[in-house]
Amino acid sequence: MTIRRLPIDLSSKYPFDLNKVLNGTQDFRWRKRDDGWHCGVLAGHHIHVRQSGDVLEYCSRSDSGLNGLLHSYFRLDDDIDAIYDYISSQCDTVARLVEKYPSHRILRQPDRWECMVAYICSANKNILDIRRNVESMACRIGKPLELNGETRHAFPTPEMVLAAGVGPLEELRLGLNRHCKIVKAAERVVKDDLNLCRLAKPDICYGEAKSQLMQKCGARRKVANGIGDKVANCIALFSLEKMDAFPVDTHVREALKRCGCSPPPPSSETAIVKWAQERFDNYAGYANQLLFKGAWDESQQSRRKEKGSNSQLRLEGDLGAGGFPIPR
DNA sequence: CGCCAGGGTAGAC
DNA sequence: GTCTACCATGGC
Repeated sequence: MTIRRLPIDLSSKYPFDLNKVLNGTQDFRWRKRDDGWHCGVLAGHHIHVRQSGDVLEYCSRSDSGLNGLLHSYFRLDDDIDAIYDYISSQCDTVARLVEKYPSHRILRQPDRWECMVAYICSANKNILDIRRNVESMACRIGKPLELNGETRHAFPTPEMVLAAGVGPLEELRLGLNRHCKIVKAAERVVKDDLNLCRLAKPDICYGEAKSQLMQKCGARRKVANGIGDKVANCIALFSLEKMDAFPVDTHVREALKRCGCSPPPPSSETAIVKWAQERFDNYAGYANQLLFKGAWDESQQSRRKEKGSNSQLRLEGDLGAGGFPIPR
């Protein structure tokens, strides 16, 4: 398989670092192998990527190069210097986090439907569980994609999910009635009740995208749609191009509590988002991900302490080849 | 067996 | 609109 090359600019104060970017907390489908290659599935392409200095090397079965897709995915079009300098100037805590995680990035996920489903799954789960859930859905319903002797699966389209019905999803034990919520979401998308592509357009603002995502369909629905404030913000930030989105979860709350510059707790989700958007403007999402990353790392650290030194949670370096979730 | 997980929801003000 | 209590399910 030919290896293709995508040159990247490393002249920034905040240089791109693939190992840091694919840390597995935004897009749940990357696995790092011991030989340094990252294996993932991106918009229906099984891809292997690694970084060699100022070049991204990758291979896939696609005839056309995927330079454009990867460029967009890694948001190489963002002016990261301007963004990080700006949010650093707005908050000391964020400034420290920028220093600590200069290579942190937000990914522009091309499969908006997959992103939505992944975050519907995410409620009340840890990241390992979410990875398992998404992978098992792909294995069960998605199309197999072979590359260099490895097989992964494309994430199933909403049409495929509907065709399969609730049965297969139920067997996957996604928990908390998720199978119903996912089928419900698939119906909304297929009926064009929810048009993710349109929501991603620049003339749709954060607030409108969020409220449409959270919109309940039909008066007396049997199943709630499973998209609340936090999940809607994640979808908006990671795949709908709303860089001012600000997902508020337990980790971000904790980070803001200790930050000192946030509104005094308890604060409502809307109050926090408003505060963040006033402070960080269109880059609230970047500040958010740094706050999340910092607090999440700390929580993992303290957990590691409690359990002793040999934790099996190796998400920092990501899961190795043996760490593939075993879908049932 | 107990604990925890990047919350969602209905119901009350 | 804001806050509260309750809710649920797997995995380790």
